[in-house]
Amino acid sequence: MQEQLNISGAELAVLQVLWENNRPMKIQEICDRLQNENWKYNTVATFLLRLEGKGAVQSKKQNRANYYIPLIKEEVYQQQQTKRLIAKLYHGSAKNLAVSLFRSNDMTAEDIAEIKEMFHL
Amino acid sequence: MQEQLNISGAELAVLQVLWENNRPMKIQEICDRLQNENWKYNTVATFLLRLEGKGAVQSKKQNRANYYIPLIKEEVYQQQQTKRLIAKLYHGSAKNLAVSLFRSNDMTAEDIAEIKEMFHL
DNA sequence: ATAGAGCTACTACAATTGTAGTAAAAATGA
DNA sequence: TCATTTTTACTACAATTGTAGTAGCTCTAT
Repeated sequence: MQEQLNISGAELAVLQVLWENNRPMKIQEICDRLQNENWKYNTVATFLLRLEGKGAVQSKKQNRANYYIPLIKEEVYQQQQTKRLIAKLYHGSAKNLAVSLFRSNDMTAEDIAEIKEMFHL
Repeated sequence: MQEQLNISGAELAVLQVLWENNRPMKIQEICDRLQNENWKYNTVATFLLRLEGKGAVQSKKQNRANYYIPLIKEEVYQQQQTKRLIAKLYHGSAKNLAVSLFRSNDMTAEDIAEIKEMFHL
């Protein structure tokens, strides 16, 4: 288990582009995938530098450009953050979160059926 | 539905004391419940001021002391933050989070049995 | 009345985060 | 070769967050 990384909201958005595309990407490419955020090139570059400083991504220089890849896997980070949420907001009880999820009506009947089948409930 | 509050980690710890005790509390009392955090009186006072600025708590002066009460309910905040986690890390799918929870082995067989019964699964 | 205790109000300061600007090197096109 | 474009490296700056310190007011006990 990797040690807990502290990734900020903006940094996470950048990291997610890397996760989604699953290949080394240069800053300009990442920028293009982040049009909704409307960040300047240098803004994205800063986030990548910070992510690298935190050990969340790695860069390799190809010709003149830096290509970035994630060093942490999406699933691992999901689990880490979910655990953190449970610890901080659900008194450490994963069950509490599960109950809250089922109560929240954010899942359709099909979602639930699917889960039942997946886990033989 | 209340608008999204942005509460920091330390502020949340303070807010939780108010949730747990369920009555107006003065700073010193809150401090006493936060011994594990080992914060100075004034540190806690600052967090309460900030929480009040954000509209998360309200203070009433009784004699010379301020008594604080939460303005947001724990359940509401839990749901808000859970939704935020789902949006940011689970591609907006509550089901994905649920699946991840069942996979994580953070729930015992009894937990799961209990959930099945609660929701007639 | 006065000295300490309790409590608030205000101020402080470094680290992190959001958001870039500028300088400089390297490639490219005319 | 010389201006333009790409791309990086470095710097900047305000807002938020963690973590208090100080000054000053009001009780209370002498």
